[in-house]
Amino acid sequence: MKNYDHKKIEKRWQKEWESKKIYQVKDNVKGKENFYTLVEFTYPSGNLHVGHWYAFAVTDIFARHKRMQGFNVLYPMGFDAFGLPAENAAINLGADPKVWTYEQMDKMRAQLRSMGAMFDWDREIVSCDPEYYKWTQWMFNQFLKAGLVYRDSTKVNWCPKDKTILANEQVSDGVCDRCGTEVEQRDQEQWMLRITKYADRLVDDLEVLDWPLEIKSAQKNWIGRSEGVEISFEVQSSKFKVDVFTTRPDTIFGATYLVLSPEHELISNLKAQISNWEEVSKYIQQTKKKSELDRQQSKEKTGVELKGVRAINPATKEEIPVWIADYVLAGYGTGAIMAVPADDKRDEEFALKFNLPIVRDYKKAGFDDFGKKIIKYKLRDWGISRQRYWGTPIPIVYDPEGKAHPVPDKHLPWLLPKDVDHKPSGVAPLAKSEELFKRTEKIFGKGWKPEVETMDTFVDSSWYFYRYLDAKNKKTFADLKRQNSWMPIDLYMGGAEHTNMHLLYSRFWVKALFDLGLVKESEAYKIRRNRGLILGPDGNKMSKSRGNVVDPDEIVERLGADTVRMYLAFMGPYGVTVNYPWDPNGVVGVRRFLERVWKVKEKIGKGKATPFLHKAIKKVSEDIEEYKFNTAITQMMMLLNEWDKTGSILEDEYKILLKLLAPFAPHMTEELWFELGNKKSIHTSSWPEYDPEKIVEDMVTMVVQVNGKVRASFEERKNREDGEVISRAMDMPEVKKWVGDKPIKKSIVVKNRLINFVT
RNA sequence: GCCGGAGUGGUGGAAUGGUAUACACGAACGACUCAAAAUCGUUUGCUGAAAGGCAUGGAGGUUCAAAUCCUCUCUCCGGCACCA
Repeated sequence: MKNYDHKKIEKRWQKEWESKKIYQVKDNVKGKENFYTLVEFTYPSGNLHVGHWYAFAVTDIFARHKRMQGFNVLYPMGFDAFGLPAENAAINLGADPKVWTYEQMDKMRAQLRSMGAMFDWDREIVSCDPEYYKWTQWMFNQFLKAGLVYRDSTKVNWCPKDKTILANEQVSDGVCDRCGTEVEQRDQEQWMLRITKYADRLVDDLEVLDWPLEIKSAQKNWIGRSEGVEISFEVQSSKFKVDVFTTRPDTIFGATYLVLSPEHELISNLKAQISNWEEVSKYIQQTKKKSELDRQQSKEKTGVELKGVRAINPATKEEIPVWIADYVLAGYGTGAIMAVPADDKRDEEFALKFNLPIVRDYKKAGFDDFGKKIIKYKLRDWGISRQRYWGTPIPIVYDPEGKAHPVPDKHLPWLLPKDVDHKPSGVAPLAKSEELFKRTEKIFGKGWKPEVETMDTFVDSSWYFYRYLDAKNKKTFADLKRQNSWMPIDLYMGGAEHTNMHLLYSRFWVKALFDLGLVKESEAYKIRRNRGLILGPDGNKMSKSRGNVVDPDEIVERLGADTVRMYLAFMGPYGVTVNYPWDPNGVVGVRRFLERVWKVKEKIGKGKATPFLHKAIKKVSEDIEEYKFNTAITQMMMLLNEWDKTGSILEDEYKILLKLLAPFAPHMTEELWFELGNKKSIHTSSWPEYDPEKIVEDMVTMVVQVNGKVRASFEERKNREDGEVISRAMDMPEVKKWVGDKPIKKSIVVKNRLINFVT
């Protein structure tokens, strides 16, 4: 018998599957129900790491299992190909972002094929392909018509030396990663999407989804719907008022001061009245250097009193001081709070530090005695503009008066120009494209100018799952018939890092499409499960700087794709946000198991049936359904351990093991399957069923406890009367010894499991 | 800081109110071998001569019974709106 040579086997079957197109998915197959399994498409970093394997190859186990269960399963793959790294490659290496990205994708396609996953490559999508972003732009136009798009300013990181906007990732400790210059917060006009219009639906529609509670809570908290009251505080000797938002209007009698965000408009309005203006403006300047995150994170509270400004507490009619502090954010509520130091921890801290009055016993007010009820959200509208090159161009042009117009659909895709200098120069890269400006004038007339912003890549990933259904359609983003065949997605498996932003943005996007009648569902993902990360062998996040990166290509070469897939599935339960370290020794154990499966084939003969087999089928099937691939594998290992004890095994039982193993180790099982004389792929065979009668046991082990401690056990027929098992247990010498002379106060019987005597 | 999650043997984990440590890794010893690797076998939570006692990050609680439920607390991980 030949040895298990993974290299030969894997390459051969990958070729064979591809030429036979066994993973090509039809939209409808008679007698089969469709099942859409989705994983987040990948950024083409050019190097497939263990994390990609964990995301795609382990989910492939589930998809293959569904397929063997008789579903018509779609499990597509594509590339989220716009984004910052290509632009950095352009700046640092002088590369063309497009050429660079397509090279990375070629490398990754080859690596992805080595997984042996059932991806249908005919449906591949690439978000930077004009045929894809044409529809991203088209949807933007639809949203514009529907009034979901507007222009507003938001804060961005600005490097005054490089004269460029920095991503949060490019800023560390408040300085620019490239040049070390202190980063400022600057206002930037941009195109916004009204996601806040959907805030209530985004919260309420969570109810019916089969999503883990923790994802629902995280989203609810991110949206942050809270019912409160807006209360006006008059400012002493001025015509101005300060509106504060509070969820605790009942505590207003205890409000002893107000705090405004340093950006609050009242500050400049009251400039003449503020006696310590120099101090105040210095504090405002300092705030500009801090990001929002920094402002919330800082443990030490800072702030400055607006001297000469006093407000009136409408409940107590008393004069109270007004402060500014950076922990109050301009973007939430009204950008001003009433402080109740007796009731709120943060307010108390602030009051103690700055010696502000604290009123301990105060009268409770009614909820809306002093203001009107109002609902506020933490969620902010979505700014999609980026002053970058490598993204979907925003299809907007400006007439000679400067008024914005959408690029008509017939001119889509509104192409990304090529004649761009990528060095940062203070303006958006597209502003330097002669081609883009000429094109605009040619189509729209003299004096017309193009928008030079591109879109946030979260836009591209908000609708990609529709394009898989109809990747080549030139008339629409996805034909409705095809949508009907597949949507909504049955399972969306993804990273926990996408819980708040990607999931929320795409939910919003789908709802907006739904309202426009373009899709038939208002929620795209029926089931969502998050997965954790694979850590380096040292238990830390894999990173080049730590030197703990595990290279999957090397392990696939040495031990095979089947081993890598299976080891990743064996590490722990899937679909929960737990991180597992890669153990270079552990992976060997799985390889050993596969070799034992390979060798045990020799024992096929006239053996006896294995009683454990049906239990194993049941457990493997149930565990896969719950994404517990680790315990499913354990069952197969236990079955093999059973077989080790017997001289020969039955061919039919061996075939069942191969089928159970097929989703995990698709190449090896296919090889063995054909060796047994089968003519059709194991992956087109059907999932084994267990015989319920064969898993019924008539004997059980009863555990005997005395005062909760295990003292004895005995074998007993199933379902005996409580009285019978109690008397049998009481006669046991161990029980007599531990009970002693004490009377038994209570005897508890857990059917077929345990007896506990309490003395 | 805020939101979400996780802590069980030397290691990954199993057990979701009822025998804590299944399955695997590692380690030790043995078989095979000139030898090594591979393979196979035995042992392996801690403590104790044994009987037994102790052990699921820590402290308390509920219960006949807690890794599992409750309260507080510590540590680590993910997210915090321009990384994807």
